[in-house]
Amino acid sequence: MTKPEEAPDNTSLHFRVADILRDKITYGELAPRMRLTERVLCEELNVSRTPLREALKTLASEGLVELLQNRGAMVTAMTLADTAQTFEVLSVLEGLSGELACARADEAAVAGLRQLHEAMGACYRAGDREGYFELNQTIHARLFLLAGNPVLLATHDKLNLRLRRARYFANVSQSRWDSAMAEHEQIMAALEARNGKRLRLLLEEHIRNKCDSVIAALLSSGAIRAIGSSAAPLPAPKRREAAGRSR
Amino acid sequence: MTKPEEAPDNTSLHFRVADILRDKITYGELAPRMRLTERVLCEELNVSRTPLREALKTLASEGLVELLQNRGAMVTAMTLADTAQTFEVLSVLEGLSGELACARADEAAVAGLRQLHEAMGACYRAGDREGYFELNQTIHARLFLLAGNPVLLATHDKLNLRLRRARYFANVSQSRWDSAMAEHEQIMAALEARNGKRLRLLLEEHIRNKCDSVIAALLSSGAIRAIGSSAAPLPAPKRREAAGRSR
DNA sequence: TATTTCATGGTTGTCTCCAATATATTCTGA
DNA sequence: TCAGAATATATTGGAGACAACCATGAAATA
Repeated sequence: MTKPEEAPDNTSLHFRVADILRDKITYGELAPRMRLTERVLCEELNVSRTPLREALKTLASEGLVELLQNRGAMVTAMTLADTAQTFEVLSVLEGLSGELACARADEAAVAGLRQLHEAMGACYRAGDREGYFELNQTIHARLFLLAGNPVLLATHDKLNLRLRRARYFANVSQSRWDSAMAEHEQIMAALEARNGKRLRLLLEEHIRNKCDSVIAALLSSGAIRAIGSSAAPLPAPKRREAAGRSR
Repeated sequence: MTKPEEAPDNTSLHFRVADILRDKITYGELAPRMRLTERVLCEELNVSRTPLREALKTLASEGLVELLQNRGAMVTAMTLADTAQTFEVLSVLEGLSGELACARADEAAVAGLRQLHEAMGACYRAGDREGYFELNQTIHARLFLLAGNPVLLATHDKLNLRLRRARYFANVSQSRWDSAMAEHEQIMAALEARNGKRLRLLLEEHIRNKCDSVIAALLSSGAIRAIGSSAAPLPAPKRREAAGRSR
């Protein structure tokens, strides 16, 4: 009865399946290190094996699942090391986006960002975490758009996807929120001053700080293993009584 | 029944098929904008549709082919804009690899790089383009390894894959070769001095210069369309709306 | 000439086989 | 009792047939 999200887009099925699985992984419905068996997913999503397998291949090349030889797929483990390393790469991408945006954005675009920034400041002062988070995402995404480099955008999006999981589990502290807001003030100022080099450094530092805070939050919440050790046992195979399998 | 490449690796077939197609795209056997029909490829590679389709999905998410709605796959066009944008991203990744390697590589590794560098210098003085190219690749790859960030390495490799095509078609000028060698001298010096910031800047500049020379070579050889214009049979499909936020 | 209709080839999705492999279970011998 | 071998079972990998759908271009019509 559960069609794949009831989305009769003209997009192909394997694409929609990949989308659904991406979300399930991001929001923890498919937990890290969980084994994905084709038959179960097929029944759950109500699709046949072919598009499902194609979707899994896509997700594998995106780094969201790992393909095991003759053992199917497993949701990629979210290790501390991996998170930190992804942030490390992300920081230079973010820096580049700032520098390029500085050089390429027109005045109207900068003014638009200022507006978003002010709105975000209002959320901050009102203690509206939800709204702040949303606008924060929008601002960073807008910078990547203004950078005018689709390759940069795509690269960032793909890496960011893997961090969405971590960000979803992490709840940043109040003190980090304070300093993040302050950093955004400086970021806006650098952009308006068209100081590309400075904006780049600010953004890199901003992401590094965000990395630290996310990792701290993950560690304290216990949502992540401190070290990427694979001491995690695979989920015990659920006892399945094959009804009436005559032989 | 002949296997595709008589390579009975323990890797799955879709993986090997993706590898083969990657190479064919890199070396122009499958030209940019060429339509890929499943039936033809199946016969050519002597595989069935299942692994082929899975491989195509993988290549699509790597940006080497584009999937068209109900019209199969097409080798991604190699436009000037795309090449320049990819180099733009690559330069900051390369810079990051240098900075990290500076901080994390031990003395033995640096000495090893010095050896490679000297060997490359010998090739340069001997006019051995082939050997130079090979060692140059090795040195840059080694830097990424020493950076100790697998995410960075994977991201770089994926982007670099798309440029291998351009590099293959481009033949750099002698003057560019001269300055590239000089830049490598500085790069080695900065690494040995453990000057991470400087190494980062040098590498970024190095890649920017390489970009300019590759593009110049491509333009003069006529192997690439000057502008990403689609005077080609198919309509340009990738156009992201600027302001509209959704997703 | 412009528009509509229609035939065709290719892709997409589903299904059914079968082989190869990994995992679980039972059996055997010390 | 327990380790290791042998067997059984489940799952993935791959091949191929089939139907449905879509894009495209040619033919027919106004």
